[in-house]
Amino acid sequence: MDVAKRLREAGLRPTRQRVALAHLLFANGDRHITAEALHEEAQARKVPVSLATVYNTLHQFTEAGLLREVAVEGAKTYFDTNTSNHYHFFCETSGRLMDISTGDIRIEGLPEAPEGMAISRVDVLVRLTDKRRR
Amino acid sequence: MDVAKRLREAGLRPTRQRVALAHLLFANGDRHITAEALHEEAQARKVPVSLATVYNTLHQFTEAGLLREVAVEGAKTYFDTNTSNHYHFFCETSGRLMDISTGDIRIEGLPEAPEGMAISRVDVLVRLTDKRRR
DNA sequence: CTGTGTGCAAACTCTTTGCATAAGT
DNA sequence: ACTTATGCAAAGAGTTTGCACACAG
Repeated sequence: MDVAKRLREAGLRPTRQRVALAHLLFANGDRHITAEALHEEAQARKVPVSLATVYNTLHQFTEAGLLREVAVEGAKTYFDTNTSNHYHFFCETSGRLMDISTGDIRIEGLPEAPEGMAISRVDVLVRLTDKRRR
Repeated sequence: MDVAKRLREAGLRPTRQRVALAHLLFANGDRHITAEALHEEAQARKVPVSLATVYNTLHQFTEAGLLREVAVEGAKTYFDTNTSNHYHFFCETSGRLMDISTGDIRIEGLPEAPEGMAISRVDVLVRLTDKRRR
């Protein structure tokens, strides 16, 4: 599906910047990226976008359901182009995030949400460290 | 066990501030707290500690194995006084973090760590939202 | 045209750091 | 005394915001 159409369907006007960013994000399969990294990538490809716009765009995409935010500690926010229900590996050495296909993993015995609350999502983060590092 | 002794055993000199903070942290069962919240609490109890010292202390305690950091999205870092292996509820409405006892929950089919990597920890965060809020 | 999006720079939040002073042993 | 910790204020990182200009429909 073409990007402009996809944006329009999400209720977002397909501006140059949004189209360009959507391209970078969705062209090559699933990605996990920070705002800063995406901004640099855009610059490298000679797409003029300001960092502020990258942030705005990422949040708009997230609200529109095109992206998903992944919580890892540390200041940075990661955005995941795979919005389906799945979990992650996080390499603490490199800061890289990788998908774990949901098929493999299963959580048993999840407790009820407390009174008046509903479970909105379950995040699983498997932290990895490089073996040779202490 | 008294706090001063516990700190000494962790290799930390039991200074006024560290003892006072340790007291606030460990006196009333398991807690999940941010640096800022702990700082405010200390002020409220007339314990003079600077925010910088609170941060330093929390990190020193974490390195010493007395605390554990919990990754939730957003800028804030939460510290958990329960260092055993367990998971969390996170209420997105209030920002409150609660323990889930590990006994209840079980993860099946966890994939192998990629080549050269070792799993250091598995974090599970069950996100909750208030039912009446959308 | 008309309204929405963008860019810039400044503001903000949370966290860390450098260095002189104070406290622990 | 000698060493380590603390406090302050300033710096840093990541993110957000306000407002004038630009662009899509």
